[in-house]
Amino acid sequence: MSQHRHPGAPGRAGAVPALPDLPEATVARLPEYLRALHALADTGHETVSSEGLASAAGVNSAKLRKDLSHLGSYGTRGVGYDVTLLIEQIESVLGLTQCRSVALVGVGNLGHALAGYDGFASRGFRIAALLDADPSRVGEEINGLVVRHVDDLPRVAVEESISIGVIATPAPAAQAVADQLVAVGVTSILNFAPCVLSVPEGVDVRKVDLAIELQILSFHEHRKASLTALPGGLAATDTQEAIGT
Amino acid sequence: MSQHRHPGAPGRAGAVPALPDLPEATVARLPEYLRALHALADTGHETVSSEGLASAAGVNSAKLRKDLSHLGSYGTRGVGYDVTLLIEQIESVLGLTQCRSVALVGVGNLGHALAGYDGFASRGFRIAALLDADPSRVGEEINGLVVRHVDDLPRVAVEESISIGVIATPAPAAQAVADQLVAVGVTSILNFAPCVLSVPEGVDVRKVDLAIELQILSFHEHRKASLTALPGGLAATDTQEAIGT
DNA sequence: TGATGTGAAATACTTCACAGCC
DNA sequence: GGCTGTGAAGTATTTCACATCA
Repeated sequence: MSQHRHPGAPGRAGAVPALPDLPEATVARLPEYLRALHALADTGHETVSSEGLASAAGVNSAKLRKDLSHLGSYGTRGVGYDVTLLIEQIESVLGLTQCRSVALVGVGNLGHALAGYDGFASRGFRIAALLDADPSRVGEEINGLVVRHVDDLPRVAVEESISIGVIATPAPAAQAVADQLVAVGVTSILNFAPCVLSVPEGVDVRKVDLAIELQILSFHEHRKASLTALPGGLAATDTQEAIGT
Repeated sequence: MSQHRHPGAPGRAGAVPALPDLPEATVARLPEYLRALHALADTGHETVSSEGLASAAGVNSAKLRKDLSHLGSYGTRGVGYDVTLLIEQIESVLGLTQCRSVALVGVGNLGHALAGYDGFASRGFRIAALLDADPSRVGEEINGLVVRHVDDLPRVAVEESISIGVIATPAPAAQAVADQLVAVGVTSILNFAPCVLSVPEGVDVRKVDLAIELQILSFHEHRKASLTALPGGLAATDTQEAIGT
């Protein structure tokens, strides 16, 4: 899934938390575990078994245990995991103990929706700035934030100590915006524009493309249709899938 | 990435296109190739090498060739791939030769944005119905479509021959909506609500959770910060990553 | 006893490297 | 000569199955 591979944290034996070198696939699932754990905590659960948490997160329990074992996480044999403790562990590994500031570039249709999405704030992200290249949009107030011109980025980045950039512009503008983000020191970008971004080493880009998701569903739909059309075909044997990343 | 595995199309030797049994990872990349191919076609390219297409799609060329070889696709050695032909092949495999109708449930913040997103129409999907459970939203017109009550789903599904359901409701409502979609025969669901859906076998669910993407970026950001903080640490060696699906 | 943590096996995916064809 | 298609090698991930421990 990813061309990622981080070298293990070198030397310094014994000191500090020591950032375990997690498999990408595990990292991609931790947020889901976290969400499930918060839901459990909200309903008064103090401990949970790997089986219970796994089903709440939509994975199988062996995978969950293996994932958590990478954190060096302590469950209690015969009992399960302490919900509060596990939340703290995962948040610490994901770097969510500090609130991260996000700059959102492009306040069109999708940008508006993202600016108003409360799922960010509730998970420790603060949309700290809205930017757009279109002068007619600059000055507009959305959700208590005033849209600024994208050329203000250098100032904004410093003022708000931006940690993550989100690109919600049309595809043709996306690369230029990415370049601007990189220029002001942003090293993590979430890209909603349907195009490939080229960025220097050390910058992480994740891409979300809504149309791609539909096309993947279309493939399975297409296949199911042709299978059931076959006379001898047994019924489809699919089970739920999720986006892995 | 997926608990998916389809049995190979049985018997019927010799007949029809014969749906090759593609690896999930390949399926997830085909839409990206398709996008890149359309861009190439728009700029007048008639053929493209695996190297050229790969870089336009953000993957390496060996992976691209392997992926295309699964389609049984014909490139020409020494030349490359015929752009138009390859577009047709991929569209046919993904089942995009017919326009698919989408029902979007939940017209809050995100739902509004999705309803207005033109990336769907341009890739062969038609938002055929908008639904919401909130009576105060029913009747509202968005982008030329009137919002209907979610209880109208059975009628709507038949009238518009809905092929894919998109859930953009708050998490607590999502499971009920999924059940309603399944009840009217929808077998492909794209879920934007931050929760796990349980659905019967044969129904495909893909999930997009914007907060999860940010949390994954947060992890890498966190790690980069602690690596550069270490005195002896070599510079980070990341390269771009993308969502796999 | 009952659930975690984990080697080892199985599977999936990626990359290499080159034969084969245009 | 250049580029595709692909076996084989290498990696990553998932799953199994059970030793281990509260």
